[in-house]
Amino acid sequence: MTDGQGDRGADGRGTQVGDRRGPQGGQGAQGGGFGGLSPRARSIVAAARALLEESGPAALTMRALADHLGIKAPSLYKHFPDKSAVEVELIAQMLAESAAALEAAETQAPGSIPALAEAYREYALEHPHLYCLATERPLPRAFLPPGLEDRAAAPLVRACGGDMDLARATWAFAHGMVILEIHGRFPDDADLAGAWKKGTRALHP
Amino acid sequence: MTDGQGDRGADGRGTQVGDRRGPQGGQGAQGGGFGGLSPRARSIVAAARALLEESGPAALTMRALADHLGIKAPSLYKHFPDKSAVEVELIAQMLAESAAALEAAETQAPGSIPALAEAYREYALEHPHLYCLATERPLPRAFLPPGLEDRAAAPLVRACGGDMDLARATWAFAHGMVILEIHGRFPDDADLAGAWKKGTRALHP
DNA sequence: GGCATCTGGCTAACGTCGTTAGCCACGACC
DNA sequence: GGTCGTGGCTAACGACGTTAGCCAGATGCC
Repeated sequence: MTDGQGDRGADGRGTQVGDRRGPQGGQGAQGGGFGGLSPRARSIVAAARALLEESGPAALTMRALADHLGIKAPSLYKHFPDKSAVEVELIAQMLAESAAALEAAETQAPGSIPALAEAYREYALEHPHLYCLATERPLPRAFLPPGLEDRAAAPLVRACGGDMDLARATWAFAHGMVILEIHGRFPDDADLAGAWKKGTRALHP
Repeated sequence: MTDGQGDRGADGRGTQVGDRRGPQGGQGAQGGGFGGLSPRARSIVAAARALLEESGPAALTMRALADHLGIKAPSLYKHFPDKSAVEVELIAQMLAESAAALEAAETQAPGSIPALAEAYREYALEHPHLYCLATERPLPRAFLPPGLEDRAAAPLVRACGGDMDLARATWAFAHGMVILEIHGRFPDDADLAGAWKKGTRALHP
């Protein structure tokens, strides 16, 4: 009946090939090793992130973004083909940072699911708007650095001993807990620590 | 740092009291017992639902909605104060229908978590856009029929023997599985039935 | 029957959004 | 010293939610 697969509106458009680094193609002087973005493009992404994290997704408009950079909105299109290309960079940042957080937890307490869960929860709640942006739509996989998605998933998969069913169930549990908490779906007096403990212990006795 | 609590943009505004049934106040002739909406208002909600379910959230605009009803967009505001009031009705429908689905599953297999999980998943995947609408923002509790949220939660709470931590963990798992599947976050070849089984069995041995 | 009022349409318009077209200043390069 | 790419700009378009204000028909009351 429906397509059963989200929106296909802003992101996640189907077939596409080109790079996403502005209509003028190449990267700026000395390009830096950062995903191939020019310094100016990186400053735009930084401003976008600040805007998103401080004021939420509704505040992340092309005009507000340009304002924060002291330029006009159309100038942004010299650096990114459209708004979703900026968002893709934010999503990539979130993926990379959460991967780093999980890897750190893994290093400190190898194989510990509670440690991973705590790291996941902590990162998400520290960056709720970013977490939602990266999470509440199909992943724009075609525009993400190759391997990033796998890297973000790897620590959990390792902690599950390669049991993918268990890893997916655990991820779903953690994501559900986090996203429901971010959206205020639990009662104010709910003992979320208790629910986390119950869930992680049940999944990993 | 951030408000850590979603958007507060369209829905979930804070303090409010009035009814949500259009600027003219009362309900139409013979009002019908349905949430106090006039027949015309109900037809608007029905059209909104069709639009949402068939074409996704981006297609649910006031102009498109009016078009489907053969009227102009501003006329909608004779029946609802704003777009979010229409969405609230859709959210209430989703809550009521998923509650009914869970209650049916409960009747057929009392106390069975797998049966509840299957009913939950099936309902969500049959109405993915509606499920997202009702789920990916703070609940507009002030405008929902009293008791509806509790009714939707009750079957799971009963199946958990009143263990709220367990009920919340199970809900988070189920919601996570569903929402990640809707957004295409699992690999195409992932064995989701396996992940569901793993999760439900772990949480309810 | 006549009149007021309410209901539910309408057009026009506002401000915001993402985005495009087209212009131009500046610096690098040959 | 032209040429050209880079990265700004203004003006504008179409779509969005929403408001103001007008008006036809039905309803209710005398």
